[in-house]
Amino acid sequence: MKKVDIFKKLRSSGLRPTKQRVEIAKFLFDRDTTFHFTIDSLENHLTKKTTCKFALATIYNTVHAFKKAGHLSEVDVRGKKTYFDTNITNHHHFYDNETSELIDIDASEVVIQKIPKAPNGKKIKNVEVFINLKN
Amino acid sequence: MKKVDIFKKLRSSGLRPTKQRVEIAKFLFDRDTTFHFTIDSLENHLTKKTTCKFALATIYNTVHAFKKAGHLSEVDVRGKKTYFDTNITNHHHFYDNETSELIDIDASEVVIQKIPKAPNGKKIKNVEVFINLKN
DNA sequence: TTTCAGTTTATAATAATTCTAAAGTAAAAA
DNA sequence: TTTTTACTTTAGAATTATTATAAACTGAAA
Repeated sequence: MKKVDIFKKLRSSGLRPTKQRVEIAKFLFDRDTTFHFTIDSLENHLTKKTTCKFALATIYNTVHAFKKAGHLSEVDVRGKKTYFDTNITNHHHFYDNETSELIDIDASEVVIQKIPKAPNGKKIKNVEVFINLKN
Repeated sequence: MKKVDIFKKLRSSGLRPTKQRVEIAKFLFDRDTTFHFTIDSLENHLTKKTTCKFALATIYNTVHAFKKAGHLSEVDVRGKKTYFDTNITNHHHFYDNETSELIDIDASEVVIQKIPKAPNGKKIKNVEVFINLKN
């Protein structure tokens, strides 16, 4: 992924490329593998590894703008914090309870043979498989 | 389910049968079908439909004791509130985003044909299938 | 450059949950 | 029984994650 993509992500999210936003976008999208994070872990990284200041609200706003634009997805994890994922394709997750870590599972690695049909007038939007891990 | 079971649930959770706890246990376990709730929805019911007073902390404490004893399970749902389920068997869920409602899916209704193996030294604890619904 | 819409920031507000310490109550001991 | 002891409830404070606010700031267009 090249740096120029970062500005594309920002623009397509309706965000001007400010110092803060560029740092956030760089950290989230300028990488090869997908990445899972919470606002908290993201803030930790940003304050430690960059020179500029970040208000929490800026991080929340930027992450939500990326999510709204479809550049990030949200993962359901038990607990208080919200997890985000740079992998926006349809996929599944391992969750390691010991380390609170999420690991992506490619959609092709899970095959579901039988599934109930949606109740009454509803339709199935998507199916998420969540595999809890233990030691 | 008979009333006597309620006291067994309380005892096996290490809880003395106080007024409040009996009301909570009665509401949660004295029913035929499984039941999904949040602390909030449970409190609403209790204050409306019973005569005794409930401190929020009591509801939290009691529900957590039941969960710890294995009489309730917790369901991962996106959002701030924690959902609990009186169905403690291994099963899955529909989630209706419009109504924020959970619907149980019996384990037998979902058949998974292929699943990745757990990473490194980890083992699979359980597999949860979560089906998001739309209109 | 000036202007202006969009940004960042610190702080306050909100919401769910947990903690605390005092007052109350169930059950064991006498 | 009564007394005692250990467990409970309660109101309110504390905590944690998140969202809202309003003033100061800044990037980009005129």
